[in-house]
Amino acid sequence: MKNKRKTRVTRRDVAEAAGVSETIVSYVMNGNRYVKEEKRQRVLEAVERLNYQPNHLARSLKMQKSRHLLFLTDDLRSEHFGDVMDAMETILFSENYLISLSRYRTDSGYINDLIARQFDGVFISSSSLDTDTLKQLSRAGVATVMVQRNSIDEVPENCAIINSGLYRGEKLLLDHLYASGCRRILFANRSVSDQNETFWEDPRVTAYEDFCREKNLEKLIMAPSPSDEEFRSRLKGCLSGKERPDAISAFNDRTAVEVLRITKELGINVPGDLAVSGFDNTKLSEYISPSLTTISVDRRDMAQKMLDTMFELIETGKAEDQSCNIKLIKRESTGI
Amino acid sequence: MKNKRKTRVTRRDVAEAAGVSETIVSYVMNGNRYVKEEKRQRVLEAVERLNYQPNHLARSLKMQKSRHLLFLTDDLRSEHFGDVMDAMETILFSENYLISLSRYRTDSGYINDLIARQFDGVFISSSSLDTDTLKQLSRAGVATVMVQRNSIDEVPENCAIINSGLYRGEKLLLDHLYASGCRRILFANRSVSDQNETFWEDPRVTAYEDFCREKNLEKLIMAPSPSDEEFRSRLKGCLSGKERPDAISAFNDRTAVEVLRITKELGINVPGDLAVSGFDNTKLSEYISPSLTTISVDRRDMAQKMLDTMFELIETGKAEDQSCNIKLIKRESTGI
DNA sequence: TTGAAAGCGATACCAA
DNA sequence: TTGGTATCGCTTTCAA
Repeated sequence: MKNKRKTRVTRRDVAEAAGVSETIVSYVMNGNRYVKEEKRQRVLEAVERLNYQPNHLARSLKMQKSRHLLFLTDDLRSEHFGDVMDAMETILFSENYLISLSRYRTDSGYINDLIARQFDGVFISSSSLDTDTLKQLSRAGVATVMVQRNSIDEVPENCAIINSGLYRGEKLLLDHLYASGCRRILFANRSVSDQNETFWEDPRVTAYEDFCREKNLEKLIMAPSPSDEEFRSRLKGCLSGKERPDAISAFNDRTAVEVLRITKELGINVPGDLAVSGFDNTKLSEYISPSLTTISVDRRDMAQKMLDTMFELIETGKAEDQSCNIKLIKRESTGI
Repeated sequence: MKNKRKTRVTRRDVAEAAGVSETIVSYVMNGNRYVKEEKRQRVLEAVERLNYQPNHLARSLKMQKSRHLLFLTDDLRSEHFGDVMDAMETILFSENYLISLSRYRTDSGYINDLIARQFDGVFISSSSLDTDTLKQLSRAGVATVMVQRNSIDEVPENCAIINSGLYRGEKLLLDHLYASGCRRILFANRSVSDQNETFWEDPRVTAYEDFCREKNLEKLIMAPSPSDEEFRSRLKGCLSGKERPDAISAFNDRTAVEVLRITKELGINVPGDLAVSGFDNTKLSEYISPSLTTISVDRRDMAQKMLDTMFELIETGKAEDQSCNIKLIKRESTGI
């Protein structure tokens, strides 16, 4: 009873209908061989009438090329991801590529499943990416473009990096805070549910540490909290203490917004008593009051670079690493 | 030089390495035939050593089943889409399915390209979905689950609908506004860039019209604006007029936020002089001031229903239509 | 110009 | 229990 796929029209059907050989149909479809005009017309007519579409699976199998990419990320729900995906999709569509997405999982069985799917390339934007995964993909001949890591020990064959500017961005923020007179700057890490992640390698933290060293400031780092509650209570602790910070550089906008909430509860004036900065330039950062100073990554630019790099990798097996355009967005939360 | 795919390990390699026939390898991999324990071990060992993964493309071609779904939507960037995708991905992962995404395009050539990719099923969440597309997919035997439309003239074979509750949601909002004493309620449609869309079929508008008829209220509908600027100027017109509305039910949160901005500019007090409601329960609606009364759709629930329906469609070719859970979220913008 | 035939990498029937 | 073989639908070489 399952007639689901019985309706599928194949090249054979077209050949029959047009009274030509199957090969001719392929030639006409691909336009790579000269076919006598009359036959070509018969084929085209049959294609139209039967609504024939060459089976992409069969073609991919034969060609060893699927025109299918995969985007792996920690957070499918972020504005950032959505914007990048959106920009990529537009380009990919015009290039006849398809893109799938999945949450990144550190599990070698999972990576093998992915390899089995025969993607031409994989994007990975994750803070918990490990070298083994990269090697695994490289060994399987899958082009891999990584985003968001500043550097990696050894970049395998068939692999390239897009530097998303986390390090540079954090530096811009800190410079700005410093220039505004802040000297006790707290770096507030986020609250997290997923304990897989290797936070301390985050370039933002590195940038913060480097900055403190340079300017000879005291390092005030709030470690990642296991829960929102924990985060709130820790932060309240920091802000109620004697020597409280005069600025908080938050891990991202989401975290910064939490900070703002708590300052409101505690009656601390922002930016009067405390400057606050975020990271990501989410919509929220613009609409919240006080509006949030933050770093914006040019997401279209990033998407473009990710794809350029990917295509180059697929073509040639090699590609230069790239860096994304970022911008400091000054708003109310750090004093005009 | 392109050794990209030379590294690919096939069943043949495993068979050779294990000293068995290719068929045996398949039997071991699929566990669907008894194989002498000793051979099985040899095969497993070879699989491990060579890091063999059955080629999913070949398998799909043979099985006429790709375990690959597609999500088509108007807006890849919305919070709603991200959340639904996220929830779906978790379930799909455990079922060994893959999902791709693409912006919905009304172009029969595009749909044909999609059909060529041999998806087992397609989700469509678009306000501009037309019956022809549906027929096309149905004819090709692709299971199709539609979201967001209240109803459609004729639902083809192999197709089901998830009612996202737009109509019910708008009614809840209007009831709430009415109960708060509002009698001149303006429905403010959004500003749009994509002129493809068939706005007037939006269930929110229908709900609004029905409501006005029921309560015998004057219909005040602001048509979709071609640009943000146009939207702002039209709205200012409405709010500066003599008989200005006492409530605005906006198309969605994004639109409502624009409304709030303009009220601020004009010095109109919300909710004192004017009640405002949104739709979607975005993060913004919670954090903005005044916080926004809105409708929340349970996105996990929606994802679950979409998948249940899809799987049933794929299995049996039929599935019941379903409705999503929605909730009225009362916040400051409509008075406490 | 054309078409038969050899794959691409799997599944599963049918004999042995 | 096993393995040869036909098949899934397509691309492309090679000979006619």
